[in-house]
Amino acid sequence: MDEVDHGPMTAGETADARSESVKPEDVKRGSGVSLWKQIAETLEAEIASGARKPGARLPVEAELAERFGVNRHTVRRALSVLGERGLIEATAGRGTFVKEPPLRYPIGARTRFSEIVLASGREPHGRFLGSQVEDASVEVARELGVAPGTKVLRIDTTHEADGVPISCGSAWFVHARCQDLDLVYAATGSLTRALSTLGIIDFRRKETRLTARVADERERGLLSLAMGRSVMVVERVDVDVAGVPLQWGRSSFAADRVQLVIKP
Amino acid sequence: MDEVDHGPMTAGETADARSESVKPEDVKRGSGVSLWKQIAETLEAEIASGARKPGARLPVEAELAERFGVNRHTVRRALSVLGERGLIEATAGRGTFVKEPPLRYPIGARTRFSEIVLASGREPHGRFLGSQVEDASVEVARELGVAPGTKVLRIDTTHEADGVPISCGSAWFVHARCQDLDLVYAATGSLTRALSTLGIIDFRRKETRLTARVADERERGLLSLAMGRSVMVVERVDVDVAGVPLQWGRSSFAADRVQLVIKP
DNA sequence: ATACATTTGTACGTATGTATT
DNA sequence: GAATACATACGTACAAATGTA
Repeated sequence: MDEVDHGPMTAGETADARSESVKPEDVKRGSGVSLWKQIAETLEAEIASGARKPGARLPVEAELAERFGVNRHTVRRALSVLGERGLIEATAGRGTFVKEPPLRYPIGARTRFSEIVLASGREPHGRFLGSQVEDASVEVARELGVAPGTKVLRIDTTHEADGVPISCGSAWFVHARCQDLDLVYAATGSLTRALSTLGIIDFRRKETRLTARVADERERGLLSLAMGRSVMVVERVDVDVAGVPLQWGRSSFAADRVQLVIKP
Repeated sequence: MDEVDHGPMTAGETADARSESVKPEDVKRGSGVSLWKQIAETLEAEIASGARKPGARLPVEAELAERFGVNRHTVRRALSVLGERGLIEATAGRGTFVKEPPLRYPIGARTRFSEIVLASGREPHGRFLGSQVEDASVEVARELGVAPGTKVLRIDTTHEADGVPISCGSAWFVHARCQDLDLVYAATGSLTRALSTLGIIDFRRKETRLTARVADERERGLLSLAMGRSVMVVERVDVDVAGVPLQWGRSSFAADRVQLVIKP
């Protein structure tokens, strides 16, 4: 795929039709590297070098298109990947801005967060971020064993240990069964206690699933992670004594601050 | 195949009458939800429901565009997000395919790679990379419960399922106890069988520790991972029936091909 | 080995919606 | 309300990769 070849490639236009008042900067057409990629890399380099500081506004798309001598869509494609990587943020009507990096990068001494989290699911004190009643997506419905579209309650939380953010995530409950669970949780910070107020005093972990990936923008913010760090994504299903799914949740753990320990 | 002619076709609003010769399925224009999102969710639901099985080829973009009554670009945008989420994979000239779900890899007291892979209906394969007798480092010594400097045998391996690399790693054994274990392993490709030739027919997992990070260069090579992908690093201690440490190992799993599963 | 059809990928062009200033 | 700027959507053309006759 990296074999460079010739190929004029002029899609739909003669190259010299461009006005002389603007120099088509940087990008090399037919170089084997797509224009949007070259543009993305150029802009990223400008941000990384400090030439564009956090908070600074980028030139508008039309202007960038002119600068690189490409169509606005080509610029948008480049901006899109930078946006996904959390380097910039665009708002309709305002503009596109270089994002501030997360403020703190707490030390990454690998705490053995351990059995507590995985084995029992009884997580230590958490911080309530918010909650919402929503229609169950296909995924949530499958995990909770209900029909898609069923009303479910989502609770978003983070967890810290000694002030260091450890994890963030969401848990879903069948709303009909867990009316106002979020209020109690917000007050107590303990899921176990919140559930007990609903008369659910016993439930057990049915399954825990683990995978990992690079932290996305939201996770970087909540967990104060630098770009390119990894999170472990933990999915869990809790069932009541009858074996009926009670909650399904997905949390992201800052991989370089935690070591999950599993004992059979 | 003749083209449907619906006049000037003003983009955006005017959810007016379209030609009846093609039924514009599902998507609701001007509903506040963008078309590409509706299409992405529809396709995702079809995959999740099993209507489109792993390995199956999706209709070509033009066909999907016709089905939903949108432009090919709108379909591409939808496919793009599904691709980023790892649900599908597109190759120029071939088509777009539903990806295999990650291999479920149970972590328990007696899980053996070959059994796990076989249970999922795939063909397991352990590859012997090499072995070496070395002096136990502080870490290895601690984990194996011996004095630092003790002779230990290191075996490097990779594992694949149906030819897809799953993990790579090293395992350490007390050399005095595991003379020529590497030779048998290299011949059989099975650790379980290799140990049985030494009279060790039963052992169990004492502990598993988990963390994650971005794959390094060696891992990228062994696991065919692109830059920036994550690995889950699994450290494990196996003990014999007497509870004496038998092996300590550290393996890196391709995070997007494996889902580690823990059941209580 | 070559030519061709198929299918995804890149790029440009145009129009309009929608949020912000 | 008007101007600005990003967001969505349609349309067209060709390049590049793949598979096949």
